[in-house]
Amino acid sequence: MKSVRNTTAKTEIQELISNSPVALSHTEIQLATQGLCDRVTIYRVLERLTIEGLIHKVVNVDGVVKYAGCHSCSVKHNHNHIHFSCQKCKSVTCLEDVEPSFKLPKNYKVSEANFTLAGLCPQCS
Amino acid sequence: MKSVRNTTAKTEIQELISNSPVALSHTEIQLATQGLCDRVTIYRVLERLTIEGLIHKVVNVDGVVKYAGCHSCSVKHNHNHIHFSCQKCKSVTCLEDVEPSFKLPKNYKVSEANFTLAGLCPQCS
DNA sequence: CAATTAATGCAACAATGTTGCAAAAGTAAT
DNA sequence: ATTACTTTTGCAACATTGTTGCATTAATTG
Repeated sequence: MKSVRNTTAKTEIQELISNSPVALSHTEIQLATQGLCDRVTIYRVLERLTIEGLIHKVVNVDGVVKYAGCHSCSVKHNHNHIHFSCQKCKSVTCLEDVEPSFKLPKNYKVSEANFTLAGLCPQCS
Repeated sequence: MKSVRNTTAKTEIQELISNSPVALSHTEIQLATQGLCDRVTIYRVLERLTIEGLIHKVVNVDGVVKYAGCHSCSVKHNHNHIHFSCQKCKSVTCLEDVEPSFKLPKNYKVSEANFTLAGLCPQCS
């Protein structure tokens, strides 16, 4: 049977993301871990953590892929909250408590929602 | 004074985007125009068209940057409608008539909203 | 501690986006 | 139509981001 192994790289990267108030990109993680592991390993760890449901992927307004920790996901795996993408410092924050609403259209089957607001975060405004 | 010039590349790319029911990526535009102009020119044309407000940039759930025509923007430049990103055919459609609502949080200054729903579009479901 | 196999590192590649500069092409005035 | 001016283009070269194959390393299980 296939099993999951807890490696240094995986543990460190998960903690880094979980402790961060903002979502982190691959590049940011690479800089923050400084030689902890190979660039490719980071990609693979991020992929695994996402599959395991420990982190989730967010895309900022510029199209940069970032990763954020799953906080309330143990209860209910729901990422349909709003993400705030700062145009100045490029930070991405999860606004967990803000739930958007919309009236569903015609015959589209929605399985995932990505709501991103762009502007200035509290630190930059 | 700096002025704007209408070139073949610009005109063709704008028409391609405007006539498309879905948002197009740089790669898709390149394939559709087949040797109309250089790859770099497409990037630059897209940049100019965006600045001029003739098209707008959308990012799909995978982080792929796409461009869509601005239809009702002559009246009121507003891109705060929902974009639908199909997980199967990767198409991105603007659902112009669907306006999302959300209760604004604390001290964030919002200047742009990007709402993307992912799932299956009518053609794929 | 030995066996198994998941995870890593490395190298090489692919895709996407950016920049500088000389050549080409629009535009307006003559 | 020709000229002068400046935008736009093509090319080459580079930067960044993400992917894949394969041999090696290391985490877990018994």
